[in-house]
Amino acid sequence: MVMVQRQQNKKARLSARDWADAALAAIREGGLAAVAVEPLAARLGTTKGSFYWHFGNREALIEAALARWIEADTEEIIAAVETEPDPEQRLRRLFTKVTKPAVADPTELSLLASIDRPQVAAALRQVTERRIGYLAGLFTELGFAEDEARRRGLMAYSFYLGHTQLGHAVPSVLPSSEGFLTYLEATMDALLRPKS
Amino acid sequence: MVMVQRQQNKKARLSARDWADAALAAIREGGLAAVAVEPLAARLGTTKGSFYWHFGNREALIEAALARWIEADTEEIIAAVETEPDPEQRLRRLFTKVTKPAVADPTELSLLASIDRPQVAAALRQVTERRIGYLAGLFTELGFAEDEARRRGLMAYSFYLGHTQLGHAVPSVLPSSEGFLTYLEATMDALLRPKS
DNA sequence: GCACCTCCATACGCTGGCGTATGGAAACCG
DNA sequence: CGGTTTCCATACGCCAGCGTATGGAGGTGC
Repeated sequence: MVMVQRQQNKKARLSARDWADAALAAIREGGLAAVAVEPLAARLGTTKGSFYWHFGNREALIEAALARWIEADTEEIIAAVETEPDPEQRLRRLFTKVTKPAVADPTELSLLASIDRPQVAAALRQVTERRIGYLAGLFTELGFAEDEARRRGLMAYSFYLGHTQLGHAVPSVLPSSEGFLTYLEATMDALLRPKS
Repeated sequence: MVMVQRQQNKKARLSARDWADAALAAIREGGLAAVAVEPLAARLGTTKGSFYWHFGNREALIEAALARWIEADTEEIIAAVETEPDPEQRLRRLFTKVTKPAVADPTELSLLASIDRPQVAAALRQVTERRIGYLAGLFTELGFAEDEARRRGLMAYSFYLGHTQLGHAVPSVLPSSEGFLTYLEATMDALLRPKS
């Protein structure tokens, strides 16, 4: 009864990693709920048979996708910014580098909606602590005392998160691209100005 | 074949509003995906029969829940704060009043994950513009020029959003309750200090 | 060139949720 | 107190997605 398979000229065998990438893309586009085996299989031009060969079940796929996200989405950025010697310039570069893509990438927000899953909570915790820690370190380098540096790091990161959230929810309220630099500058000023 | 119904001593007939409230609660707890007719019916101690009498379908229920959210979650707060005459105090009271409950209520974040639905997008747009507009007005009252007031309103609201997002994702990074007031004060200072 | 191992296609059963149909209970109204 | 209207319970069909079973195609080694 089995028909001729692989009528496609693309015969490409798939790896577990291919599935994980596809799952990550699905999260980005439709949230965790979009990580569904059969739709992904269709999109990859294959069938569930392939999936259940590489993974035990859907949970394992989610786990793999999260692992790839953690690896790709924080360390690379920090490393790229570390080339700048002056800490104040580093902070500015970090924000200019990071604000726009984040607005275009709903992955983190999608994950946030599934924070009840322990795997997701762990992933978010890891990247969040890393980022805030890095920011706090920057403010320390800039001469702020420990506590104050931590506070400012938190402010900065909260601002970043809120900004990207706005970018997704109601982008029209954000400054237009001409006004955007002014806006970012004003924010940096507020964050960097010494205590009164 | 129909068995004795309403074996419960609670015979309570339900209204459309009861269903909408239940749906809103479901959104808060499990996101839009949790707005499912049969589970809600079970939770209300009734059956789908009731639901499909009050609503045409699931979409209509979601719409009703959103309407209730909009009404209850922005105007009331603003009205409550408006009693304070001094704008700077008003801003501080607004933030102290609003930061903690928001951290405990994932509704807005849950909705954000379903921004692709036009009804959700419209609801979020409405409350967001209202809030930012109100904040910008505050900064205008405080003597900032139009553009600067708008920028500061945005900063303030972004900070607020980011803060509540952190509260959900990784609450442990937020200042402990003793340090919290200091943190809030430092943030207010940063937002209120005049341009250099 | 055959035996084996990798990878995948298909079919199947199962669950959960949507929407419909229909009849029956409870309240209301005269 | 009988008829009507309002509200709900049950049963039904349907669909999407998960996980399983099974066998078959293609590459690989010898």
